[in-house]
Amino acid sequence: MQPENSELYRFLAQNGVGHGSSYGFSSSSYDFQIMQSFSNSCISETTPQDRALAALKNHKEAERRRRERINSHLNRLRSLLPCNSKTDKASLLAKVVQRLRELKQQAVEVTEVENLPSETDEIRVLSCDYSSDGTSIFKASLCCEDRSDLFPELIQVLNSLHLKTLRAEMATFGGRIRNVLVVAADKDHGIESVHLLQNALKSLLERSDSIDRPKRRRAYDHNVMVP
Amino acid sequence: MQPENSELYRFLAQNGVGHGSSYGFSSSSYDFQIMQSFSNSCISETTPQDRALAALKNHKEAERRRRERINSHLNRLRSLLPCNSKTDKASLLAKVVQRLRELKQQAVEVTEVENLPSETDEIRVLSCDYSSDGTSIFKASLCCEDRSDLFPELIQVLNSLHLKTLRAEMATFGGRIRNVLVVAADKDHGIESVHLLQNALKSLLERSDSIDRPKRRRAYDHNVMVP
DNA sequence: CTTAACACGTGAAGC
DNA sequence: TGCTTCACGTGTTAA
Repeated sequence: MQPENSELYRFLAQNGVGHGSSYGFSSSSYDFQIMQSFSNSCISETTPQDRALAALKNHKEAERRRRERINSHLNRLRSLLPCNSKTDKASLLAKVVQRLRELKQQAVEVTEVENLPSETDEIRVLSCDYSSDGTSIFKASLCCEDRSDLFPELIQVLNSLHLKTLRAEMATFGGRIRNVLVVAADKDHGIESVHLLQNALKSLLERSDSIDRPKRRRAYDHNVMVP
Repeated sequence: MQPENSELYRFLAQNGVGHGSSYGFSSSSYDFQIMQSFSNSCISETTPQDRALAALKNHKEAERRRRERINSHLNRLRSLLPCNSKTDKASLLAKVVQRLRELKQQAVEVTEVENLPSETDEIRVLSCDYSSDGTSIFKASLCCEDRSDLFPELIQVLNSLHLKTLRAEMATFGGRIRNVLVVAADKDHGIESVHLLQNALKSLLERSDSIDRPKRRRAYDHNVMVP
């Protein structure tokens, strides 16, 4: 049963224009029928009640349009997030809040990664984006002594982890080298890919240390960033 | 007047428990009063009407909690976006949709910008992020013949536009150079800063062309990306 | 039978 | 005044 409980509607019901038992009526034609009956039962053409009833109808339809507008935006949000169509409004909005916070943090971190080689060895792996199709994008930055065989080994490491290289940067300065890699992980990778990549790069640098390099201060374990 | 229009409430009103004219009552104490009066007017302790009335009260409070949950998330979204607290729900959600689409597009574009110099001259300026405090971040990429005085001139251009350089990359290959710059604009800059930067870089490259370089195919106007 | 989620109509308040 | 937005209570439906 539709609410239809305003004073005006109750007055009409008392004057013979009852709901009856026809539940299948469309809302607009039903309202039209009400207004017609009301006009016929009065003498003057546009009574205050007439205008109030019209206003009530306008109000009702405006409110319906407002609801449709809000819900259409909510559905658009649903399509923009990795979630099915049956997540309820509150959970959907919670996911939107979380996603916006992630992206805002990423925007800061992406610009924070230094491009010049630093004095200390370091490895940074930060998760950069979770697309709605499940693939995730990492940005890895590593800094160490310059050596010619590093880049091929890096490629080998990425291939062994089934990571696709989207972009690679390299910068050398004062005998040091920094590599910045943007890699994409398949959807079957989880958040643990970050740590896998982190450990692979760490062993790569340790290997080069033990072979032909003097020991150097490292900062591996202080630069893991997993947002 | 609060709705309170269910069949149960109307039944109660007919049996002497009217609303009266006390509009300032709190909802919960009012409901409690109703239930007490109803129990007193009946003989048995827990009638079906009793349970129905309790269910109605539970339903009402559950609905209120649901509204609070949704609205709290909407307020969180309000604080995450550059908008005041008086934007209505529909407009707020529209902004959220727009912002999420921007960020999703950015994630693609950031990884799309090539790092190696290309054969054709080109300038790309893409708006990268709008923080909630009003500052915006641009990513500018320019590719041309390698020349030593380009970088100081670039810095000068950025200073003249009151843009703060967050990060700069440079790569040379085969006599060509590519510079990628991440710059931040103050909050008094608008979206037009993108075009200002675009034009400044364009004139910078044209100047170098006219001085000491042969004409070369350009692609300035095909690589402006303003999302 | 409860519980949760939704759409609806309605009164109130701001402009 | 009318128009818009909001919160509320309610009926309904699905798990």
